[in-house]
Amino acid sequence: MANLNNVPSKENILNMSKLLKVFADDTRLKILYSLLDGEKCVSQIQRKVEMSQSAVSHQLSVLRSSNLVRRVKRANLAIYCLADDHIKTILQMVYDHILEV
Amino acid sequence: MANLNNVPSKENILNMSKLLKVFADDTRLKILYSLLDGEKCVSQIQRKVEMSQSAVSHQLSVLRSSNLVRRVKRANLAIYCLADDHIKTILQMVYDHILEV
DNA sequence: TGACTATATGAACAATTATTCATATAATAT
DNA sequence: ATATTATATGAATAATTGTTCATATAGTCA
Repeated sequence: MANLNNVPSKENILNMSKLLKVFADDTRLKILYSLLDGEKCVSQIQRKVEMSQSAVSHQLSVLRSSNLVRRVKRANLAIYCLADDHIKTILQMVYDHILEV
Repeated sequence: MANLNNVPSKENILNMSKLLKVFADDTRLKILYSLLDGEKCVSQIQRKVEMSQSAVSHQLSVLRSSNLVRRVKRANLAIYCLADDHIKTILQMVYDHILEV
């Protein structure tokens, strides 16, 4: 774990805010939560989060550019999953925080 | 720690995204970091983050409405500090994450 | 009281962004 | 080959938001 006494460089602050901006959207949060119990194809996600196919696809591409989800293509399906366990932990932390306030 | 298997309600998802939106700005991150080593008045923060007085004040009010910072008035100064230790931890987690990617 | 310092805030503007609509791509099945 | 299903994506629109500018509030000090 990095030492907090070293304030991040301006560049790292920017990278942090970019990553946080990706998390900071309720439709993307819903998508991330829909993947917590395992990988899903786009139409499965779409049904879970109740959004249009296009909106889901756009947001998946945002999540993918930030390495928060990974995509694998099988047949004519695109299967998405969470990129790593870090993401669960971050969701957990934020959830805990809002429950406390 | 809440159980992640319980997907948050729509309302909680919204609250999470609201909180994340507050974190998701580099000037607010700078302000939060400037408070890591202790409370400061507005003009001290202003010098640390190199922004206009008005911008700092506006953003402090955003941070305060989200309970991320607390304000105390002394003489004609407004002294701000981080609201709790949770915030340090969240900054830490996000920092670690971007260093890893 | 009046001048000064510190902070807050409303309005306007610019920039960013999420969604929709229309359409493109690509794999599958008949 | 054609139709069908699944996914992706560009353009446009609407909404949100960060900063600046101007000004207000409020405490301090002479």
